[in-house]
Amino acid sequence: MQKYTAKGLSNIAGVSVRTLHYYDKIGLLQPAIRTTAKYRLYGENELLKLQQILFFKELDFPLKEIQAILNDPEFDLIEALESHGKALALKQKRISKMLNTIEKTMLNLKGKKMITEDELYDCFTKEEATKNRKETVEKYGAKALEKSEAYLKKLTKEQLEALKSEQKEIFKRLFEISDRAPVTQEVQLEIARHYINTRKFWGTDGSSNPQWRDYKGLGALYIADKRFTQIDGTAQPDFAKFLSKAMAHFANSQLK
Amino acid sequence: MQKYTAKGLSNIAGVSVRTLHYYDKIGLLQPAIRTTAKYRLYGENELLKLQQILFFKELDFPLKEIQAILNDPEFDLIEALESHGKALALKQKRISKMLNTIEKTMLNLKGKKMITEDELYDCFTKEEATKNRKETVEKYGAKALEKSEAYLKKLTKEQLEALKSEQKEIFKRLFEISDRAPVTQEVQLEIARHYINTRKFWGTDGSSNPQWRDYKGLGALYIADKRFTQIDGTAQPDFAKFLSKAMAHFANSQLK
DNA sequence: TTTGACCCTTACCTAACGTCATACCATAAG
DNA sequence: CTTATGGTATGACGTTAGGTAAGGGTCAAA
Repeated sequence: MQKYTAKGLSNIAGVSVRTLHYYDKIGLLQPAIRTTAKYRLYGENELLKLQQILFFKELDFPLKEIQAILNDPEFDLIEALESHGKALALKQKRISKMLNTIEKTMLNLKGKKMITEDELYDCFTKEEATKNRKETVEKYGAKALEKSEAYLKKLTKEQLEALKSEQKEIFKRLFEISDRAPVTQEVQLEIARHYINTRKFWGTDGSSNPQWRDYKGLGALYIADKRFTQIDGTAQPDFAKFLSKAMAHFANSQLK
Repeated sequence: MQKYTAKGLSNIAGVSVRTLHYYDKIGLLQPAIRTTAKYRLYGENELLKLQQILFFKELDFPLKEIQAILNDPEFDLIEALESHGKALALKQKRISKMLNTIEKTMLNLKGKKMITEDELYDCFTKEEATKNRKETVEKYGAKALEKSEAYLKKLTKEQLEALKSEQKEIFKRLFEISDRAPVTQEVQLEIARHYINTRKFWGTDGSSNPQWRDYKGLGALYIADKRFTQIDGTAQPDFAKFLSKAMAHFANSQLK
């Protein structure tokens, strides 16, 4: 039977001797035998167990939980993995938020200010903007609008300009064909392009699935803020409505 | 001048009194004055400083670094934020990997095995499969194929079936119109649908941008593995080529 | 027998506080 | 004036997962 000394096992498994001492002390991994000189000797079983320990450690499980998992074979591993996964997902979300804040702060420091509420609606009078928002909220719900605005406010002015110019062409093509049928295939294709284009600016928040609800919300915002749907400098309220409708249609068609 | 007791400040800032004691001890935030009974009294300046501390703490900065930042106004904050952001991004990536492993493990435990290399090509003889792979690699490069295969192997058999059946319709529609023009608008629309549909199964790895190269690689895989482009049970090699071409065209058209 | 590599235990150190334990202070009610 | 209540202070220990010595024993080869 193969026997490993502390150093031997530590070399194979890539952990420090101190770690083995520690695992021994807390009862997570005890050596197969102790020599008369109190040397620790590990066998194949211990190597195997150590590797399992390291697997869970990779997943950031605390040692106590690993102990529970390995000691009790009736332990509900699936549930443990599931809840641990949820915790990790939350952590990821938190980090996303932090990254967002860091970026915002850096841009602030660099003098590239974020878009403010006022600037978002600066092409309207206060009353017009308020009216627009109210209408939008009534039709599409408060959450959709909020999400869209939050999304836009995360952008810098430069990013906003880039977004607008990138989508200007798409909008123009859409505008030209917007009077034909309610939603032709041509329109659908352009909307698909628009969706994909928009996604590039969507913040990643851990969930990778397309957020169709948000996309519909963006359409609502187009109605509320006609600045985005200006064609060659003049507002096109009907086009905004058309666009929003087409976006909603597209989103719905993608929801199976 | 406003003065706050320890509890008062802790209430306003939402931290524990113990935290204030600790910050005092490590010299991060000392009270403005101490009464004869050694009570800590904080002023407005301290409240302000505490709020700055909490801002950086939110971003997971260690207290020592916060101390350095706040003590030395010449501290290169931008760089600090940048490097901290990078560290956070790395953390996020690690978590993504962990989540992936967890998911894989859970599926394994549930008995839904991953797809093996063999199963991926099980509708061909070994020689055919090898020939297909070779051809594909020659035409599209090894990386594209590897990535696509890795992507498919991450799926369970059930997920693969779901993917196939979800896309069957799209494929059928595409097949019907595949003989018309090289790439009509109709085709483009279906490809856009296909792309969006595929994205749902793409693993999230932190980078949220569409991976057009991978998408082209998937097209290459369709040529290599004709199982995916069977229409009503019979292989359609020409269709696979058409589809791959259309996908590449679509991807290229999206790359600005 | 010496040397060098390995082994042991004990104990202090890390970050950012939470949680007692013990004793002191302040204010209002009885 | 005393007491009840509640705020305050310091000090010490616990937490995670080991790192880093310190001081001393063991083993194999030269």
